[in-house]
Order: sequence, then structure tokens, then C-alpha cells
Amino acid sequence: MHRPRSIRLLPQHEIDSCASCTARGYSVCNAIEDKDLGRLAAVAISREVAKGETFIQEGDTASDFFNVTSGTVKLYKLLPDGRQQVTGFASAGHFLGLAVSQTYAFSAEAIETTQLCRFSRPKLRELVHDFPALEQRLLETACNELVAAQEQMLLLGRKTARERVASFLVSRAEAQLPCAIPSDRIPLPMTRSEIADYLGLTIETVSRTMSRFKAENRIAIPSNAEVVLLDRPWLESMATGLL
Amino acid sequence: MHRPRSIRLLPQHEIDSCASCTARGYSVCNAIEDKDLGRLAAVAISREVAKGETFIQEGDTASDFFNVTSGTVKLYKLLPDGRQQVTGFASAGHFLGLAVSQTYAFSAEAIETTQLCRFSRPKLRELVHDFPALEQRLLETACNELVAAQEQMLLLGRKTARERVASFLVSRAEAQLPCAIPSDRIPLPMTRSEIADYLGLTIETVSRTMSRFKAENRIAIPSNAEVVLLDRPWLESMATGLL
DNA sequence: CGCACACTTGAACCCCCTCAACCCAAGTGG
DNA sequence: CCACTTGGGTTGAGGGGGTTCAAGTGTGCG
Repeated sequence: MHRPRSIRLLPQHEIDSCASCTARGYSVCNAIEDKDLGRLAAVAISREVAKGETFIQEGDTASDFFNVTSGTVKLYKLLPDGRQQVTGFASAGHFLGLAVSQTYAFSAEAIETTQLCRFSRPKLRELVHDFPALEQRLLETACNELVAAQEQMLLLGRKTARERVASFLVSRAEAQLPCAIPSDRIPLPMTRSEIADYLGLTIETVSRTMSRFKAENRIAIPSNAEVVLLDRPWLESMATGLL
Repeated sequence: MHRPRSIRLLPQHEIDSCASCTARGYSVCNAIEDKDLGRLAAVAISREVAKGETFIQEGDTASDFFNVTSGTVKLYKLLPDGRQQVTGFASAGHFLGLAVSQTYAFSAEAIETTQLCRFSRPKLRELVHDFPALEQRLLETACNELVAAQEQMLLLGRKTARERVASFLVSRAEAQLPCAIPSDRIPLPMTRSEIADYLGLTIETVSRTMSRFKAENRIAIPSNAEVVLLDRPWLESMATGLL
């Protein structure tokens, strides 16, 4: 006996996943108008990845692009002996996989339960072809990432440990703008080790530096996963190397 | 008395600057077909900048984009106290100024006599609008720069001084592919100080490390502006952290 | 020639890393 | 309920890679 087609249960992404996506407002997808969202939803495949799962492996053939819709992802590169450099953290709205090359140039791992939207390269290429505004948004995204990368190079090449940690805290505070009321209480979903690998330091130095900021009453640490900025102006001065 | 119009001397860029441009082959301009080169030449303004001249200043309003047609420029960021991080060196074919923001996020200085092509932002926007292939090339360029930036973050955050210098030498050797026969004799138009600011080291460390490579017979240094790679495989292993 | 500038080399120091112990909260299972 | 484990974080002591400071060596150019 057949179930009538009209009430067949479709996977959620085939119904309205893009129209109801909470990340659409600040992701590249906002380049596509409401009336065309069906086209987008048709090629986007939603997927949940668990904390700790690596869903992009440096060197693998780059078959897909991803858009983070919730959760947080760390992007990183490895040296053969295991040294790790985190190149960035991506949260809701971030687009991953920008690359011309046939293989991924970095790895990506969810650091908490994360929702992703997956696009196959050929499908996205079609989409870009049909919606030039999308290509423009991708270019914008790439430019912004480039600017952030240059800022991070300055940090890694020329800043002291204290300046690095201060820069990190301030940038985290700025990063959580789009969603809520800008607050000085900022969540840190990543571990100290991941912060260290992002800042080119060791766990111990990150820990010591944060402890010292706390002793100096610049920050409070209500839990390991949260920091409160008590003296934002001072932290900003420290971050820019003025102290 | 009027000079007849037919033999009026036009600035060179109004005649055939783009068609005769030696850098066109490997720059974003190759996205534009020969028949449309007139459009390109009409908005491109050629300009020579002297060694030491800064033609892009971080923080200034971003009015123009540039294409390097010959020579070399260094791209860098500064901290208020003068600490400098060189984010890259751009030679013939490189496109500069990719950014969405209203202001430049970095400075650019010619490190030798350099020829540039200047495009005003509105003019380039027109061009991009009329030639979608150009936007695609710009996106490609941005992606490639992003990959390079991530590689540099790995270097700055996690590599030792020896690994950094070896990485630099190897990447310099790879960078000079498009023009000539790939050689192990590579030119270094930049000073030790600029290399140091690129690698997140001091002049002294760069100098010592190169001297040691020389003493170990991995390289030769015929002049301050040239290096010969004597043991490329070893340098590549060192660069990737295998030694 | 002699000055300027870039580079090299040496010696002492220091910031951050390494190594190691310890703390603490959240399981887990008897 | 408590002993034990496990994973992340903190703190301390000591060491080392790279910096700082300083002097010396080319080398091009007026």
C-alpha cells in the first residue's frame, strides 16, 4: 500500500531549510532572494557533526563547501610531527572551503555540536553561475578572511604573549556582535589548548597570562568556558601594543 | 599653431598598454579577451614608483586597486610602536587592494623600481560588472592569497627559525616559476630586515641562520641579493619540519 | 678616500617553552 | 556513597631559542 504523495515526509532540508535558516541573514546565502530560495535549498544538504569530529581533512580532495549554521568549528593546519596551527574559528554564518585547488588546504573539526550546510562543488558552481550576486558575496567573504588573516599574521609574528591573549579576548568580544546585545561576558567554546594553537603559544602561557589578567582585575573567569572583560579599554590598548 | 590630431602623442597607456603588458598572461587581466582590451586599457593608469616609496598606506581611504607589472613590493602592517609584519611580497602579475572595507588594511611599499597599473574602485566595479570572468579571477586570486596566508600563519605560529628561513627560500624558488627556467639560483630583492619582518624574526637571526645553512653546504650566497639552493631536498624537509 | 648602509658575528639576557606536580569537576562503577 | 579515573586547567622551577646590545666587516658611491 502506498502512502499518498501529498503527505509523504520529506527530509527537512527539502521543505524550507534555507527559508527558516537562522544563519541566513549573515551568511553568503543572503545574496539569494527569497523567491529563489528553493534553488538554494535543493542543493544544500544539512548535516550535524558531533564535537570532536573532523569533517574536512587537509590534503583530501575538495568535493564540498560548507556553511556553518550553528555551533563552532576550528580550522587548522598540521606539521608532520603534530604541531598544530589553528587559523581560525568559524561559527554560525561562516562559509568554509574557499579554495581553487583540488584539495583542501586545511582541516576543520567541530569543537561543539555543529550544524552544517553542505554544497557539492559542481552544484555550487551552477548556483554561482545563475546568481552573480552570490559570487560577489563569496568574493567579499574571501576579502574579509584575508584581512583577518593579515591581522593574525601581525599577531603571530610581532606581538608578545600578553598582547596576543588580549587581542584574542577583544576579537572574541567583537565577533559575537550580530546575534545579541554586545556584552562583555563572552563564551569561549574552545579549550585552552585550542586557544594556544590559535595564538602560537603553549597552554601554560595562555593559562598564566589569563590568570595574570585576572589578578590585575582586567578580566573575570566565572568558568573555564567564559570570560568577562572588566577593563575593555585597557585590553584594547594591550592588544594594539600600546602598553 | 595646432599639432595635427592624427600624430598627437598619446600617453603610452592610451595606445596599447594592456595588449603589450608583459604581466597580463599571469595576472587577473587575462580574464579579459583581446577584443575587449581597449575597455581595460581605458581605465588602467600605468605608473612607476621608486624604490622605497609607499603607495598604499594602512588606514587611508581605499580609492584604488593596483596590479604590479614589474618590480617588487612589500605588503605590511605596523604596530603603533613601529613593530612591522610583512604579510607578503608582490611581484609582476600580483593584484593588490582586495578589500571590501573603505580603508586599506595594510601598507604597500616598492622595494625596487616598480611599474604599477592603477584602477579606481568605481571603474573596476564597472569592469567587473561587464566582465563576470574578471570577478571569477578576482575570487580565485583571493582564494590563493588566503591559502598562502594560512601557510604563513603556520610558519609564524609553529615553526622554528631554521624552518622559517628554509620555508622562505623554498617558496621563493617556487614563486619564480612563471617567467623563466626554474633555477636554484634565486634573487632576493628584499633586505635581511624585510625578510626578518616577513618571518617574524630579527635581522640577526635571519643572518645567522643563513650563515649556518651556508656552512652546512645547503646554500651558497654569491651576493646579498642572491641565494643558490645547493640541497633543495634537505631545505624542503627542513621547511616542512621533518628535520 | 671615506662615509653610509647593509650585513655579519659575538656575548649576555629574557620571554616563553618544557617538564612536572597539582587542582578540580564530571563521570563511573562497585 | 565513596574510591577511582579521566580530561582540562593551573602553577612552579628550570632551561633554551631567539632577542638585544654591541662591535666588526664588507661594499657601493659621492
